[in-house]
Amino acid sequence: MATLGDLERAVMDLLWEHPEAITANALRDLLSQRPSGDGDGQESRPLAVTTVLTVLSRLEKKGLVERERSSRPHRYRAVTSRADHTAELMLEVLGSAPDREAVLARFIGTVSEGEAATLRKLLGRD
Amino acid sequence: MATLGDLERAVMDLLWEHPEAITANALRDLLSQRPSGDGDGQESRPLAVTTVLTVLSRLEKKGLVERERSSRPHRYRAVTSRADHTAELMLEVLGSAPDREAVLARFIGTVSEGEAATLRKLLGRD
DNA sequence: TGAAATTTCTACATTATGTAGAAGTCTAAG
DNA sequence: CTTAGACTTCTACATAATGTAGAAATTTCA
Repeated sequence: MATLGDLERAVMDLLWEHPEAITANALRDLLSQRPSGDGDGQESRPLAVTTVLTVLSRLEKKGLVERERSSRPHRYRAVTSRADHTAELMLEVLGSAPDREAVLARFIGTVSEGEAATLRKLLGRD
Repeated sequence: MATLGDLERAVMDLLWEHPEAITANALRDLLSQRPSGDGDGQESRPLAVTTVLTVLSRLEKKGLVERERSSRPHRYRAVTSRADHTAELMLEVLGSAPDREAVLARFIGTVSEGEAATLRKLLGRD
């Protein structure tokens, strides 16, 4: 239930950047600006608004997006912050492992020194 | 590139449990035993060996499985340990976040006290 | 040398996602 | 109140991933 498609991802990224709920049209405009990921300079296609709406509906069904049906052009916002979402995903991945500690060991071995420091601080010394 | 299907997952779980490389037939037998996840007591269908072979080929293409072509009934083994694989997945998820530290904070807030202790040990006190 | 075992090819069903036109609904101007 | 234009919902199709396995090709061993 975790993975998002490219477009879904792009939409979520925009919603995460936006504190305010925004309309599908606004999203479409923002999407048409940002480079489509791959290095190709292709300025690419402006998506149809219905496309954005479809994606938003799917994200809503997945519980990642919430919409204000009150205001007329509906406005959408992310339900959780990106950090929360990412952390949840990580936990989901970790959760299915019977050997959590071993996983954490490998994991820790890879984070940068600065992040390690952050982690130490977060864990406290108790 | 991360997510595995249910059957692929089941096969990987078996390979991870097995230190030795094993044959597709052996895998099929092991698969037919274990309960198919959902609570339904349905003893279910023994998979065709070709099905297992297909899945193994796909996993090989994904770089998760390696096969010994030398021995006649080919034998398969997982390329990495489950812990390594899981840790990689976690890093993959984390990597795409521009706000890694925030994610780590959320993440740390969720692990058990025992695990937190393990993490402290792993991080050292430097 | 063949029959049995094994592997590779090919194929089909289902689901997720990208994409958007068609059709229905609502709002605001007149 | 009426209706054109904006907005939303339905419906639909293409592509890719995955589950599933028969058919065909290949290998082995009796």
